[in-house]
Amino acid sequence: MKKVILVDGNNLLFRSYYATAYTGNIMKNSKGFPTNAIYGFVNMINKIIQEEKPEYIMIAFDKGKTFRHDKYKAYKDGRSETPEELKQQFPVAKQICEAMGIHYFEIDNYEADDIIGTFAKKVNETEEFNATIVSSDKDLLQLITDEVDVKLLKQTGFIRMNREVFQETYGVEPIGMIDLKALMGDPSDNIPGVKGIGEKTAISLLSKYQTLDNLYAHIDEITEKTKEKLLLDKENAYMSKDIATIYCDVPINTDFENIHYQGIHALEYIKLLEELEFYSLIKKLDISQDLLAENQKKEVSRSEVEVNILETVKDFQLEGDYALYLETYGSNYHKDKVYGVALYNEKTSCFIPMELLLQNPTILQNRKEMFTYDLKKVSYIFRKYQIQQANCEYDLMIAAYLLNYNIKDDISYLAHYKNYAIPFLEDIFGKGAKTHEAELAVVAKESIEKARFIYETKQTFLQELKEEQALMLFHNIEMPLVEVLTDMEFTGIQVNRKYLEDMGKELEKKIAVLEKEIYEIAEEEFNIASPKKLGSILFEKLAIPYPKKIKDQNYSTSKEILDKLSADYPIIEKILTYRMLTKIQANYIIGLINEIMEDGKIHTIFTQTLTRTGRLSSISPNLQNIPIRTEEGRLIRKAFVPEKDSCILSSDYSQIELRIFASLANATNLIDAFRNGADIHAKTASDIFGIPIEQVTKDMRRTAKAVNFGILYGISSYGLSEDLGIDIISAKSFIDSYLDTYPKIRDYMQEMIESAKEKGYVKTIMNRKRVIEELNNRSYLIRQQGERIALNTPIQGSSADILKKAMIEIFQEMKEKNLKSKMLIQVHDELVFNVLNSELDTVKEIVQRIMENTYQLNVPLKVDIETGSDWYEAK
DNA sequence: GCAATCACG
DNA sequence: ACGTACGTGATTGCT
Repeated sequence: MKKVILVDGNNLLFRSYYATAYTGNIMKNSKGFPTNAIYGFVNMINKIIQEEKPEYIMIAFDKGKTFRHDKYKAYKDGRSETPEELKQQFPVAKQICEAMGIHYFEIDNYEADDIIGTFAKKVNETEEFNATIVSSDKDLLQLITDEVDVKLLKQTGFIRMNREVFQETYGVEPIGMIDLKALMGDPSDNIPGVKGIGEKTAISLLSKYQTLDNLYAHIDEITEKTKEKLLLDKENAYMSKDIATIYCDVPINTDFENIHYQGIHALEYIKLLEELEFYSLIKKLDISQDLLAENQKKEVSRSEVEVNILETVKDFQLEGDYALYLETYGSNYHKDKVYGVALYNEKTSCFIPMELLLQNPTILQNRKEMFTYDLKKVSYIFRKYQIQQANCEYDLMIAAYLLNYNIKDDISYLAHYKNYAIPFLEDIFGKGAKTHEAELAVVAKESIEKARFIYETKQTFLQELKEEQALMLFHNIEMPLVEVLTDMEFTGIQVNRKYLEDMGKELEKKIAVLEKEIYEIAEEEFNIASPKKLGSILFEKLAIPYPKKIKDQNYSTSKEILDKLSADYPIIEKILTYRMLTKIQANYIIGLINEIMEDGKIHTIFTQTLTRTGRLSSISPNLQNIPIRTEEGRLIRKAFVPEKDSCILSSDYSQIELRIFASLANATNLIDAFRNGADIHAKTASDIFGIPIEQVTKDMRRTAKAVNFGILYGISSYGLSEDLGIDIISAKSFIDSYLDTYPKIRDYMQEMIESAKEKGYVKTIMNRKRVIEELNNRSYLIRQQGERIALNTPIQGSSADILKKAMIEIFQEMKEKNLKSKMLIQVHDELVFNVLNSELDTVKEIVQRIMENTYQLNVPLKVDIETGSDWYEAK
């Protein structure tokens, strides 16, 4: 038997569209053309081919008003209009079908169902074929026969409906579905049926009389009321039957040889995928790289780069500004192997292998300006290997980051946006467990291509930055910050390994004890770290009452839940302690020890182009989340120690986000409080509770503090109630009272949201922009999230702007004054330094002065400075 | 490779 | 009636 697949193309496209469109965030390519439905469509077709391995396949589409409309004006009335963004995707989907080597059919006045029915009929008439229909539409089930089944798509997966399964499910023959609909109607197609007869009655009637005709033939045997209904709506019943019947004689060539599947037309297919920017799908294709390369070359009509791998620097020429791209092998450039650098400008197109560069470390000295992608990486490596670096004031990675591109380490993604076909890193080096080294010749070529991309697009990106009024941010903040971060990463922070190891041993003992105690109470040994197992032990075996609604059949064992129970159940308290200690052990003892390099220091990497708000992040390891909130965790900080004759200095902004908020909102009441140096949470408590500040209790202050934080995040009464462990009504009243007390805050929040909705983005005080797509979402919840983002981003982002500016100025002044002290770590509102004892007063003064004065708000900025013999003591 | 958990501001 | 605070990174278990 030969397998034929009949696909309901309309159905697949609708499904794919609505599968993602409900988020309101419709996937588009860089030209703004919507692609979400096509993406799902292509994936589904691929999956079908993979699962069914068909010899014959076709895809059917609706076309025009159907003949059913002629028979029944109100057919499909009440359906909402097909969204424009979906309509546009149909023609492209059809092109894709052809490119995939799949014949598609659309016949004026017929629906996809009818075309599929016509093919199904043909299958029934032959001996050598059987067919599978693919759709999520149950209407098609009427076509099921011994030779035809339906792959009924569900939200995840599918059900294969054949005659047997159908009968079990519905109790009638598949063909009986039509008569069923004739009686009960179908609201989705606006088919009336017989008024007053629903599913139950319809099924019972048909199980007795099988068909509509037979039913009316025996109409007198039926109970009075039902009979009345049937007679009254007889015409409607037959009309309904008529339009519910899939028409199986569409004038169409059903010769199966026309739909013989012979595989994709690769070039055509890739070309379409490129237009759609489905790069992930291109990568998945199992076709030769040559073909791919040839196609890409043609597509961008860009000449091959000249590849000149230098073997000697004799006669090395490099005139004028140039782009430099440095390739490494691995994901941590502090340790990675370096292949070398590619250089590109109008006159140069070459690659200098690392060995050659090491032998001639001054070769780039006294050259003109260079342009880069990831300047920090270049600077770090040049400094590590003592290679002279030319001046650089343009880094593409940073430029693109400020322009709201999704920046990855791999420049190729960005290049593809701009129609430069550069192979992806994972295609060169593999990914996951399969990473492997690449040949120098391959690396040299792709590196030069990247350098060319940097060089040729510089003006475009600068122009874009100019249009966004982000040149100041680019030139005066982000670019100068690169040098500061390079220096911090390079300096690293001294770590006391012995201390960590000893602490680890202590923890191990405590953990072992707890483990034993937990097993005893549970009367069973199990993996405490497995939330699933833990949930079943706690809430099933031990029958501890679960304090919340159960979500997706899983018990959450989060801290939030367990905290509510810890007072009543010793095992819960032990589990919480166990969790805390194992976390410290895994993340901060083992994790940090693994990151100590040969020099006894930890060198983190600060990612400058990652966050949506402008903050930095820290990886390998993350030094921005070293414990502080619990004493057990905080002890980790004792392992971060100063160098010889030095101490650790920590300086942090006090309430910087709240100050920024007060300043942006021009909330006079709050601003005054800050100016007077008041305890801001106590002051807030006094205001919202309407009592003198002396009468504010600890609890009131705690409440006010939570409200202050909540405001920064775009508060909700539910969120606040969860945070404070109070009911939603009281939480709401706190918020109302806060906003009544500070009406300027309320106004500001409203204006902010309004402006964000109108413009589609928000900006920080230094013009850092964040586009917020969530604001136009059709889902209320996601729009609300967008509003919170709109409120929070200018605050978090402006705070990041200010600290970045301060970092640059501190760095420069310390350099000017030839100080040996070093900035080590930035933690969003805090800077950590290694300060020579002899320089302590000087550094303290510089840091405090600059941090407090680098940016003028309507409120003073206050900085607290502490020093100590380690990071723990500098608190 | 993703979800759950929890560390930080 | 719904589900619910902003921004991150690392580890672990599990499909």
